[in-house]
Formats: sequence, C-alpha cells, structure tokens
Amino acid sequence: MKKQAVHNTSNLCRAQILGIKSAMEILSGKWKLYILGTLLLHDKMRFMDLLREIDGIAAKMLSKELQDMEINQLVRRTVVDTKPLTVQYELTSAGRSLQQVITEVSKWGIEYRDNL
Amino acid sequence: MKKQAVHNTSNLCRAQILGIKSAMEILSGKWKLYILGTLLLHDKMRFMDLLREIDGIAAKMLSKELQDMEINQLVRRTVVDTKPLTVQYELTSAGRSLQQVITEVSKWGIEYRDNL
DNA sequence: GAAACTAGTTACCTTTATGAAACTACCTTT
DNA sequence: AAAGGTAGTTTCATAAAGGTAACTAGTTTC
Repeated sequence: MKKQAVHNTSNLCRAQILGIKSAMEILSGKWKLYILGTLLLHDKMRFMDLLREIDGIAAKMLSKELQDMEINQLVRRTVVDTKPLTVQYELTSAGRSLQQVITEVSKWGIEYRDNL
Repeated sequence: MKKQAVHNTSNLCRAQILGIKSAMEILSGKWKLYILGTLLLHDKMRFMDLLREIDGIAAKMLSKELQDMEINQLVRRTVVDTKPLTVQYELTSAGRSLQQVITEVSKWGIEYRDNL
C-alpha cells in the first residue's frame, strides 16, 4: 500500500506556517527589509536619500522595490511640489506594523554573526 | 559642488541595518523559514517526513536547503542505523534561537493577510 | 520477483533577481 | 551655457533560484 502524506500538524500550527508563507511572499528579496528598516529609522525620505543611505543598491532596484512595496501598501509615495520637485517615501501603518519583525530579525542577525 | 553621501544614521542604527543584512544572507529564499518553522514544531523529522509535510517542495530543493542550513549550523543531520536507514533532521541551538523571529514573521503574515 | 520504501542526486530547463551604465526630462545654481 | 541637482527609466547582461522528471542504490514487504 502506498504511503499517504499524513499531515499530523495541528490546524493551529498549519496557520503559523501559512503565516510564514504569506509574509515571505511580501518580504522576500535582498533589499526589502533593508529599505523598510531604513524607513523605520528616518520617517520620511526622498528617493535620493534612500539611494545614498542604502549601501550598494542601484537606482533601478530601489525604484522597483519601492513600487512593489507601494502596491503591497507598506510604503506611501508622495510627490512634494518643491522646486525641483521631490518625492517623499514613508511607511504606512501596515509598514510600521513590521517593527517587531524587523527588530527580531536584526537582533538575531547581530547575535548570529557574533557567535561565529 | 558635488553632493556627498551624508550618512546621518547613528552607529547604533547602522548596526541594526547590518543585522538585517546578516540575517537575510542566511534566511533568504522561498523555503528556509518554512522548513525551520516545521522543524521547530516537530523536533525531529526524517527527510521524507519533511518532503510530505512541506507542501510543494521538491526533493532537490529540500535537500539543497537542508545542506545549506547544516553548513550554517541551524540544522543537524543524523543518520540513524535502522533498516532501512533513516536520516533525522533537527534544529541546533542556533536554529532554535530563531524562534522569536519565526513567531513574529508568522504573526505578521497572518495579520497582514487578514487585513487585506 | 514486483512494488514500494529509504534518501537522496543528476540533468535539463525556465523564471526571477540583480547589476552596471547610459539616458530622459526638467529645474537650479554658478 | 555648463554643471549639478531632482526622480526615475531603459537596455543589456549575468547570476541565482526554482521546478520537473528521471535515476541510483540499497531494503523490505506482499
């Protein structure tokens, strides 16, 4: 008899796993948490501020990631009518709700690196 | 005069950002947190258990990700001398130290999805 | 002995991610 | 008018990630 895929994980646990999946669909990639972490620290930033602050990112990547996160409503983009015109990026409330995630990831990254 | 890249981020903040970078180097990819989360819930699992439990993953991917995480000392692989021989995978202490990260990511993912 | 189990590996292919550099377009300062 | 600022986009390229399916190799159960 063929062995069945017995999922003995409880529904509660499965919900947790699905949570990870949903989160990773939104947050995956080399730059997203980096950008979000930077915006968390600075409140409002212009495109060129982010480009200079985020070490190593190319304009194309920054632009694409910001658009991505705007679509997912983590980031708000506002054109400011200055001369020359500037664009402000800031976290939405959904973006700010990532604070705990970012804190834990950052803490773990520092500890992991120290224990090498 | 050319504009300089003025990093007005404090050293403390920069450390946080570097923490994110370190963490993402280890944890990036579609499957790693999924696998780690599953191992966190089950303590010890065999290869085929993981393959059946983790929905959608291919043997090749699972194998590669486990090797990756073994190298990074998040997962321990033990060959058990049963007949037929089996292989047990479990988290190391470094792997278990991801508990908070996984909890927060999972919580956020569930909330985010619910607020859609 | 055929079929199913164990734990993977290998080959081939497609898609996604990422990067460097040049370019647009418009405004301001020197 | 030249140089530098604003915020990007476009083009061209490579690297990394991920997927399918077949295959190895030994063990065990029907």
